[in-house]
Amino acid sequence: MRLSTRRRLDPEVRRLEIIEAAERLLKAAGPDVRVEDVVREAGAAKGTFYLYFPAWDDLLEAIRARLLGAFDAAHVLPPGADPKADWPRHIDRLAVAFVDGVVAMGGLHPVIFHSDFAQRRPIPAADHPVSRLTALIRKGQQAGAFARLDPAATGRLLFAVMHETADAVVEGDDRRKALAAMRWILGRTLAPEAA
Amino acid sequence: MRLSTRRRLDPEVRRLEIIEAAERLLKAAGPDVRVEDVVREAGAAKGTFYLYFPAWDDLLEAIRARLLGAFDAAHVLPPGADPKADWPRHIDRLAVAFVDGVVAMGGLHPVIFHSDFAQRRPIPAADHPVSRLTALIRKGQQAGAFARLDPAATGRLLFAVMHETADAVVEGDDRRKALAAMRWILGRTLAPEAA
Amino acid sequence: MRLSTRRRLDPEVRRLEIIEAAERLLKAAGPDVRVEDVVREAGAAKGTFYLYFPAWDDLLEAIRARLLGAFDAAHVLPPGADPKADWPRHIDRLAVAFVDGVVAMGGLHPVIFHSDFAQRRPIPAADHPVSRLTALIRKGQQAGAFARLDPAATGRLLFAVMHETADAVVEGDDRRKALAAMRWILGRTLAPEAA
Amino acid sequence: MRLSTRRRLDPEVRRLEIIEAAERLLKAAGPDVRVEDVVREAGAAKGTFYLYFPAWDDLLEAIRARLLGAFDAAHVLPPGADPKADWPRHIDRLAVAFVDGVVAMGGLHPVIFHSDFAQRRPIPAADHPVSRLTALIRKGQQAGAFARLDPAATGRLLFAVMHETADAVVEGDDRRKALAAMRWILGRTLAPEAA
DNA sequence: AATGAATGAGGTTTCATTCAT
DNA sequence: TATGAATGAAACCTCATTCAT
Repeated sequence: MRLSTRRRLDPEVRRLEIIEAAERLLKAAGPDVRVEDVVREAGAAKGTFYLYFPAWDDLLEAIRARLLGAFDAAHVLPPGADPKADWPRHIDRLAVAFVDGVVAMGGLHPVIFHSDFAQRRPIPAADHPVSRLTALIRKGQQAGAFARLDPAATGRLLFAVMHETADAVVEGDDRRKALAAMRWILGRTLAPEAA
Repeated sequence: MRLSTRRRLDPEVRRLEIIEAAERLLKAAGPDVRVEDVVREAGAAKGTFYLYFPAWDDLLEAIRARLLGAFDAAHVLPPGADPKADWPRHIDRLAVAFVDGVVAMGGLHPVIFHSDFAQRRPIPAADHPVSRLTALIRKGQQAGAFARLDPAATGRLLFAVMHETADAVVEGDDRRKALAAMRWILGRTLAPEAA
Repeated sequence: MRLSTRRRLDPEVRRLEIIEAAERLLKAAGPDVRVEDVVREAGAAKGTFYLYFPAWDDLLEAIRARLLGAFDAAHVLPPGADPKADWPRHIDRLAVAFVDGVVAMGGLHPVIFHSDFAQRRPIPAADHPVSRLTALIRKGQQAGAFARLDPAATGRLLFAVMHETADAVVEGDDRRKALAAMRWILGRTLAPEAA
Repeated sequence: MRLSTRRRLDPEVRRLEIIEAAERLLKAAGPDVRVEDVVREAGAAKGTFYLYFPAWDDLLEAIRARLLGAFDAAHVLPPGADPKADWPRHIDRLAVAFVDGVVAMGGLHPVIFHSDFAQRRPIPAADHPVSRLTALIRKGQQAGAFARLDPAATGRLLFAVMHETADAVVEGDDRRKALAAMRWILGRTLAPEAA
């Protein structure tokens, strides 16, 4: 079966090949992907998989880390608490980027974020995108641009709004309408108390 | 042989016994419950299970339908679009009831609403509690008590807020703070435009 | 593959069929028998095996219990401590029967009594054939027919002599010579102190 | 890259390092030691193992040879068949040394002498410690110190007695009692026929 | 001589579902 | 309608051994 000969790769490279093979398959076929499929796609043997990932869930964790890392890298927080900065705009950018990021993930998203795996291996708080949103809210508050609400609790709920928006778009809801509803909630929630 | 031990029951009764046995186990033990456990708890034989439920997922669907039905039954919409009715209050009651309902479900909730099953068998739109929230928003709007936002799109997102609030409480977040954040979002989002 | 249809058997019968199939294969092929082989030989499916034996070692335990049970059944201890009974003769019968029993076991014997399994799952003291030999020695002592040695410690070592004799015969040593050597040791060891 | 870390050793030295690493691990952890563990302990790479030992069993053979060699070296036979020599004493020394040697081996002993390996690769007759015991018996007979029994057959069985004594001590039996029982058997068995 | 990534056959085990009774 | 023994497809994982470097 194996046509080519044994490929000896740098571990980093091989690891990445496996991850990317899995991403490809999960994106296309959703949750019914098995170790066997991944190694076939990656051109590796079954044992090689377990050399890099002690268990299937560890692969999913690696994929999740990559996704979250990419999201983090793409959205650097504005440094200070500049009162003149357009804080609502920052929030909006973050939200839209998140939605579009999720949509681009295709079948990968439910597997990583809505499956039993997500229950078994919750995202470590530090890596969770909520922390980014919460930080942004906090900064905007310091700049006087947002209402004086509880950033952690509210951040979590607003992140849920973003996530649900993404799910809605993935399921075929009208993107424009979904984004509008999301923006309305974010805007109204964060708007500072009237003087 | 020992036909006598076969309990011949009214099918409805037998069906309910199985459902309730499953609810008990899932509430306590979460996702690791197997058909075998359920029938043992229900005092039935394995084959009997499949007489009532073509597949495991059908049992989960039945459980979900019961839960959603109970929620619906508990929260009858106020009939007309009475302008003098306290519409924010109605929303709040719905939300808090939902949160507490989810918390009371224990391990049942993730299995029914966050597992692979939830992906495989999405809730039919008509049964979805969102529709209830959406209807409430719509009525409140007609009464002039709410802003003129898109009820379907916004209802879905606000329902996600309620759901996330519940998850937060289940995970151990401070109930008071979580509810406060939820109320803030609901209130700010729905409040009518200032004259 | 499976030609005949699903065979529904009484659990006791099915269990025995599996045990006997395993005995047949182990006797013939020694230690390289796998679950897969056993179920094929027994005309059962793989899952059926695990219905009866949680693990491979449990099958071996069952086989061992059968062997030990058969040995016990075949050799009832003489009831009292009759001084006129021919005690050396009883010992001799036990020993020869044991040797011949082991030889008849063929490839079964090393697997059950000399493999890693034997280490992982030592024979419970109560079931061990040593206890039979020890009891016999004790009775003979009471009858004044044997020397006043430590029955437990000596019994264990004399049983090892019996076992080694059996191994020797299995390996092709001359049965007559091996038995003679065994008898010499047993006789000399147990003979009462000269008056 | 990093050729420098390759330790180029005298083959004999390297081979011994691997053997001793394995002995250390087997002594401590018994049968669950893997090639990987051994090479880690020896500071070598996996492939290096197979440069010195075609298969795992060959390592075990090498260990066994070392053990048997050490035993042989420690117990030189008295040269002639001196009638005045204390032959029973020689036997006793051999036996006690053997027992204590086995006890000192710890987890090494079952792996080398009671595992599947012992079946797959029986000890070559020439290297077997039985031959030493047999030779001693033979010499004692020539000196008239022992009974006129079959040295080969009896030697094998008496060696089994020694071995079982060691096992008993390893398993926690009282050393004094076990040795006493062993001595009794050896003494009675070998004692010359009364004139 | 040395390395260590790669292999893949093998083994154990699980459990939803089927079906003979 | 009820039973529960039987099924078998997967899934998971291990580790001795190989071989490209």
